[in-house]
This record gives sequence, structure tokens and C-alpha cells, in this order.
Amino acid sequence: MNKQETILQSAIRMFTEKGVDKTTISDIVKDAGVAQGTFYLYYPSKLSLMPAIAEVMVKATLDEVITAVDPAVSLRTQLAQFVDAIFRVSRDHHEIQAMIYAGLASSEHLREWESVYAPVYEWVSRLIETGREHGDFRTDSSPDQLAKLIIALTESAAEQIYLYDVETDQENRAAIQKEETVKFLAYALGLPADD
Amino acid sequence: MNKQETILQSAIRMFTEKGVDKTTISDIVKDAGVAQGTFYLYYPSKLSLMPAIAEVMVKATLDEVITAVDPAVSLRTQLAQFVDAIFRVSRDHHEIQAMIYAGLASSEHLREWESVYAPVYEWVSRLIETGREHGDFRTDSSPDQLAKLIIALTESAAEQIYLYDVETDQENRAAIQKEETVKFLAYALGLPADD
Amino acid sequence: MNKQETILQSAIRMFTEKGVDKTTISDIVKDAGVAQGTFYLYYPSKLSLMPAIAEVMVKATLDEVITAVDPAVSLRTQLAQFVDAIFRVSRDHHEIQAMIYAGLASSEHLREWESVYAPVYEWVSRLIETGREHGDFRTDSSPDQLAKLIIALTESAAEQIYLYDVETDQENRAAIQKEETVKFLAYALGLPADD
Amino acid sequence: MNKQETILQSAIRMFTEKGVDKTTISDIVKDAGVAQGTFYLYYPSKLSLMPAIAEVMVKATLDEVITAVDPAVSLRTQLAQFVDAIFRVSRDHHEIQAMIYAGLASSEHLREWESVYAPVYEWVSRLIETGREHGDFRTDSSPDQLAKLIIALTESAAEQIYLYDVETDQENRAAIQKEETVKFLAYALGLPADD
DNA sequence: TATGAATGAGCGTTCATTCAT
DNA sequence: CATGAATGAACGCTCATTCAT
Repeated sequence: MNKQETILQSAIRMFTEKGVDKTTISDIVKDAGVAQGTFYLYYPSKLSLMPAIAEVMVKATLDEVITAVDPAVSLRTQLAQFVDAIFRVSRDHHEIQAMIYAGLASSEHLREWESVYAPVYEWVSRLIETGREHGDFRTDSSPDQLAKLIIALTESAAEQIYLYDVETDQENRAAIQKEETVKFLAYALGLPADD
Repeated sequence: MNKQETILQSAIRMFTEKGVDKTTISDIVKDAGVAQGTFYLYYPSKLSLMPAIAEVMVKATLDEVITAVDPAVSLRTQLAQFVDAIFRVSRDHHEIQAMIYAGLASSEHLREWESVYAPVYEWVSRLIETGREHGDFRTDSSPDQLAKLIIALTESAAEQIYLYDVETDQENRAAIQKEETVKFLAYALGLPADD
Repeated sequence: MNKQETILQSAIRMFTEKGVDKTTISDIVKDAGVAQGTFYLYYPSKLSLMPAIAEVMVKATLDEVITAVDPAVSLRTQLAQFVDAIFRVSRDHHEIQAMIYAGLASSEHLREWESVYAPVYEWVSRLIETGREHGDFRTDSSPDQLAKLIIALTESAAEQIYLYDVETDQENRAAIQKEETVKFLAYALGLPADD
Repeated sequence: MNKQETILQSAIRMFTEKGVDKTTISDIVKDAGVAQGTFYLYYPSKLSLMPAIAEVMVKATLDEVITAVDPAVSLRTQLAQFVDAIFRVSRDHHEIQAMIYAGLASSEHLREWESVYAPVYEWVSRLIETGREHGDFRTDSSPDQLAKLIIALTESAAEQIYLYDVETDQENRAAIQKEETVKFLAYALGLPADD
């Protein structure tokens, strides 16, 4: 792994452990085992790491989703698998997600965000199109629009559980929230219940 | 307005204008017209302002919602009014919302967040209960659960429009997103279409 | 002496001892016995000290000149006293003079320089005007023009001796250079020799 | 042009463009199109370039003077041509001159300065000697002494115009200053007016 | 209560210098 | 000879925090 990659990995680790604001470049380079100046060979500032990190996160999300969702099962089950995957990503990376939401917001790298996140939208869009070919889902909204709202709902539902530090009974609350989210989505999409 | 309140208002203004990280206590006290030391009479640190700010925001949200939603009209219309209100709050205060999401996350004041936000959840919960008394909404989920997801979806949908700087055609995209969100919610809640 | 004045004095001392470039703000505040941050309460940067230092230098120059020149003696003698004073200032402060010449040049504070130095030009101008009232000095150049060249010549002659580190026989070479400068000036100004 | 020479030329260009302090070795090697390490094959530090640069400058000055001054014309005119040449050099290279004056001063390479500048002194000295053979110039000062003061006056007069950024009406003020300088010199040297 | 001058630890950043290739 | 990635000491500067008034 080259030094640029090492720095990026260390940045993700440090941001996750202590938050973006409280992470110093000194923390990152110490963790990465490189000199202070080496950081600046690859990134002009701390915030300029954000797009690269977002990219890593999106890739991780997409990988998780693709691995988790089995195209052979019913759409309702696929939806459950999707929700499960998003909740898992949120649980494992909620610090980074908070960082992306607000950290990116305060940087000048926001423009890049939409394009970085595009693959996830596209994946969900295609899921809907495929479903429609089998006669599933309501058809009075475009796949792109539905994809946006599906993702908005699912990530936001996951964050309600994982973004905040209240860890009491977390997995139990997560299970309920997941089940409710799937049901909510099924209704919202006009998906008939499994029989 | 006493000095504590003045400081809080200045903090909100400064945070909104230049972001939380880039706002210094010096900025706040200058804007408030008080001395540097006075800040510390009321708040031990910059982050300790967060719960108070969150409270103000939640109150603003609730006021907006209560004002906008007319209990006399159809539930579908009330839903549309609710979505409209949330989008408006997001448009006007997206900086603060990003701040609350991630700014709070990095502080030690997170515990207070849930209790601060509770009134909004309760308001939506009561909306559902009232609807049920008239035979509306599906009943296979608890009002509290539905409230959570309604809020999650609506705020997240609004943020997709307003959190990012792409201001091209913003209000047009917002109109479409609002309409789709209402439709999505109506399906998700088992609400019959207006007739 | 207040802290601002203390910092200024320390800056002059440090600049004189080790040169402007090699003097760090840390050097200055250590010498002044104040905290690092205190510096920035009064000066936004190292270069912003320059106009203040220039002012001190000009005042020192003017004091030296006014003290040294006796209006009661012949103009030729007054000229010698003036040259003597300028050489003395150069000897004692040549580091600062080099600093002002080039240090100011690299800053954005250059505009202020002319106004700061104005009193010296004016003093020499008045010397010429007074001389003319007694029928001395050639009259085919304006006092202001002559003042500029008198100062240019005298300071530059002094710097040839003192700006560079060659200290061998310095005072002897200075004596010769002073005498020649006075003679040069006397001719240049159309001043008759003492009789 | 070999790499050593390329580096020197780039250093002069960079120093002129952005000042000595703000020019980094990285700037120089980038401009020169050589690697960072190559610099150190030829110069041990940034300041060690100074004597070489001074030499180039002095050569440029001498070339300008020799080209400009026509030995066939009257001494008064030659003086005007000389003043003109010095003003031109100052206008085109005032950044480097400031650099040499104070930049050299802060280095350990000062000893070399006098010897580097010697050819200019000698040229002026010879001008005076030649003039004397024709019965011109006063003879109560040595040519070497006069040369020093002539150069001191002329360069300093030029700097009063060009060292500072006030560019309003610069060429007009330069013309007046040049004329006055020639007149001043003519008197100072006991040179009869052209007839 | 209220002030604001003073603090100083610690930050991001620069850049002259080295050395394995 | 030439390279340029890597170094890390040292810099200017910020700003939350304190405390004598």
C-alpha cells in the first residue's frame, strides 16, 4: 500500500475514532507512520480528504448492498436485505456518515458528493425497474424519484438508531426499526405482501 | 433580551453564516456586543451551546408545522402541509440542521438530543392517532413507529435538496420532491387518495 | 512602558542583532517577555512592524540632526555637522537602515514610508531656504529637489562605510568619506568656501 | 546553457518576480526545469546564490553604462548619459538591487561584494581621469573618492524614484530627478556648463 | 455581574535538505 | 550527474480560556 493510500486509511480510522474536528493532521500522520510533510504531498488540507473518504464509503455501501441482496428471492425479501445492509453500514460507519453529511457541507468539495453517491442511486433505480418488469411496484412515480426516497428513508431510519450514542438495547431497537422500515417501504412502493 | 439570550442568538446567526467550526467565540461575542469573558459566565464552551440551539430549532420546527397544518382539511392535505413546512425549515436552516446532526454528534451533549426533539415526534404521533379515529391510516404499525419514519423520510428528502450548494433550479426540484414525498407517505401510511 | 512599545523595542533590538529574516516572532516575544499571542494583539504580522520601526528611526535621525547642527555657525560648518550626524546614525543603526530599504520594499507598507520620512526632507529644505536668505546656495534648483539629493548622497556615502561588515580602519575611512562628502556637497550647492 | 547557469537565471527571474524571501528553492528548480536535488549539486543554499547574482547585476550595469556613454561628446553630456544608464538599471532591476543591498547584508557573503562592484567604481574613476586630462573637473579630491560619491548619489537618486511602488507619474518624476542629479553632479565636480 | 488584555498550547503549513535510486 | 519522494524541525498564527479589575 503506497503512502497516499496509507494516509487515507489512517484518516478514516482517526475520524471514526475521535471525530473529524478533533482529529489533527498530526494524529493522521502518526497513525500512518509517515512524516508531517508527506501528508501535504498528497492532500492540500484535512478537508480535501473528504471526497476520497466519501468514495470509499460509497464503495463500501455498494459492496455491502450487492453482496447482501439476492436477486433470486422475492422483492419484499430483497427490500429487507437492502434495509439490513444499509443498517449494517450505518452501524459500522456512522461516524463517517455524520462526517460526510456535515463535514462535506462545510467544505468546498460538496459538488463532488452527488456524483460520488450516484452509483447507489442507480443500483436502487435498477432494482425498481427490474421489479416493474415482473409487475411489482406502483408506477405513478419514476424509478429515480423512488430511489431517492427509499435511500433517504432507509439511511435516516438507520441513523435514528446508530447516530446517537445511546447504546442501550441498540440491536433490539434496530431490529424493530428495520422491520418497520421494510413494511413502510413495501406500502410506499405498492408492493404486495409476501404470501 | 438578557445577555445569555443575546449570546445564544448571536451564536445561531454566526453558525448559520459561517459554519460551526469556523465560528469562534470571539465572533459570537463581537456580534453579541458583550465582552469575551461574559461568554463563560453562561456557557462553559462552544459546544455547550448546542442543546440550547437545538431547542430553539425544534421549537421553530414545531411552530412552523403547527402553523402550517390545518386540522380541518383532509389528512392527505395535512400531510402535504406538513411536508411543506419541513422543507421550509430545511431551506431556511439547513446549516443549523447539518450542525445539529454532526455537530452534536461530536459533542458530549447528545443524550439531550432525543428529549429535545421529542415534541415533534409527539406531534406527528398525535396526528396519526387523530387520523385513526376517523378510520384513516393503516393500523399494523404503532403511531410512534410511523412518526419516526415519517420524520426521517421528510427531513431526509428535504436535505437532498437543500443541504448541498447546487442551487440551480432548486425550488423546482423542491416542488417535485415534495409532491413525490407526499405520495410516498400516503402510500406508506395506507392513506386513500383524496377524492 | 506598555506591551506594544515593549514589543516594538524588542523587535528593533532583535532585527539589529540578527537581521530581519532570521528574527522570528518567537525571538521578539521572548525578548519582550510577553506571550506569543500578545504580539498579534498589536501587530498582524512581522512586516507590519516596519512602519513603526521606520518612524522610530526617522525620529532618531531627526533628533540627532537637530541636536548636532548649530544654526549659529557658518553654513559650511552646519553642513559638516549634518553629515556627521547622518554618518553617526548610519553607524549605530545600519542594520535597521538596510532593513528599511529592503524590508519595507518587500512589504505592503511602502506607501507609508514617504510620509514617515517627510520630516527629514522638510528639515533639510528649511536649512536651504534659510541659507538662501543670507545669499548662500545656488538658486537654480528648488530647495525640495536639493534636499532629496543631499539626503541621498549623504546616506549613501555613510552606507558605503557602515553597511558592510569590513570593520578594518572603519573610523578612519569614515573621516575621509565625511570630509569628501562635505566638500562634494558644498560644490554641488554652490556654497562658497569658508574664509 | 548548463544546469548551473539555468538555475542561476531562474533564481534571478524568481527573485525579481516575487522577492528573495518569498522565493523558495522549489520555485527556482521548477522554473529551471531541474530536480530539487540538482540545486544542491551547485549551490549549498539559497543565499549562496547572491554573489553570483550580484556579479550578473554588476556586469549588466557596466554593460549599460559602457553602451550608453559616448566618449566623444562633452563631459556634461557623458554625465547625463551615465545618470540615464543608472536610472534605467534601477528601473529594470530595483528588486534585485534592494535584494543585493539588504539580502547580501544578511548573508555571510558580504566580503565579496566590494570586489564584485569594483569594476563600476573603476570605470567612473577612469572617466574622471580622462576628464582631467582635458582640464575638466576640480582636482582637490581623488578620482576614487569622487567616483564613490558619484555612484552613491546617482544610485540613491534613482532608488528614490523606483524603489517604491508609487508609480503615479513615475517617468515624469524620473526625468526631473535625472536632470537635477546631472546639475548637482556638474556643480559638485566643478564642471563648467556646456556652452 | 461584566470586562477585555493577556495567555500559551497546539494547530496547519512550509520548505531546506537528504538519500536511495 | 541527476532525480524527486520523503523528511521533520520550525515557523506564523489562532483562539479557547483565565483573571485582575
